[in-house]
Amino acid sequence: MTDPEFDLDQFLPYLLNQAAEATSRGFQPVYAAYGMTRTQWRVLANLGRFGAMTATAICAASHVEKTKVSRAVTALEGQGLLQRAPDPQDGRAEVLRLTDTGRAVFAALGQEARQHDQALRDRLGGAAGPLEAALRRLIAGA
Amino acid sequence: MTDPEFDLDQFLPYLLNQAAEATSRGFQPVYAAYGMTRTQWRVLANLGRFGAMTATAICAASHVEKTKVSRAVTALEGQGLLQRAPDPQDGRAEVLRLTDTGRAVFAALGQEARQHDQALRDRLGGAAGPLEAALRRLIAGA
DNA sequence: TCAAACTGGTTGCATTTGCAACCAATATCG
DNA sequence: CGATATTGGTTGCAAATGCAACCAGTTTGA
Repeated sequence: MTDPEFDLDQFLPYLLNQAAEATSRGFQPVYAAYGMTRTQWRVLANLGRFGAMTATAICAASHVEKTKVSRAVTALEGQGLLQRAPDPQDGRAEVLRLTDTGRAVFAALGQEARQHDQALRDRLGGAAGPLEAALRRLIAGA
Repeated sequence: MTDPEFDLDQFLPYLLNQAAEATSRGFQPVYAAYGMTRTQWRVLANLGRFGAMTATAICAASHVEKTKVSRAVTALEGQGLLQRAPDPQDGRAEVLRLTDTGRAVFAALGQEARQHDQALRDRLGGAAGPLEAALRRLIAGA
């Protein structure tokens, strides 16, 4: 007996991508209004939440490639949203920190992000919790 | 009272992206071994499942941009995995169809995809069903 | 029947990405 | 110590993407 045909529409990675695309796209205009790309927004969000940290720390925390972070940092610095300072502990590393402007932008975007997120959760009703748990398991298990 | 700080780590679009990345990346080497990109694999999968169809139909079915599909089709044709034929109904459209080679590749990849998917579902246990349902809701509601 | 609006598909160009190679500073270890 | 491997971070280059402009057929409607 032959296996049933493969159906892309039941392939979890595909569904995850679709859902990620669909939900992310809705928020894009928000950070795009600040001239930011998705990666930049993520870096900003990490710095906003964790305060001063090094680029590698951001990589580790957000699972983003070094090079992406590097370029995002350059861009954010150019926009005056963050500052670099030499790391006293390690001559190679730089400590990144949001400027006042950066913090203000983070506050504004964070606010909108929370609303966006809440809207999604409302749409999901009780399914939001289990969804989150499942996602975390997939992320961890990778 | 001030709102609690925004935590990227509880932002659904972010979690969805992470999970999508994590699960997709695991499968990438498989189609990469055939010299394919993700979009190419998706187009192949659609044609494999639905048989002959037009490029716009693929766009509609898989929520992929025209231009991405267009280029993927060119590439797949170059690799001898699909053929184009004029659409008798509409002079502008082309009917796409997998070649024998294309079908063979689809069979092989589909096989591996199913295994990959099964591994993910095993890891999720009972959470797989609800996850899928939630994802579909997010995709539809977008 | 013929111009205007529309649709299937491709192309150009500027941006974003991934990967590997690359500096410079730090650890490691004989 | 000094050579070697590691690690923080950047850069170059070759794809992959998004968007808008673009052809060529098709529909609409006066």
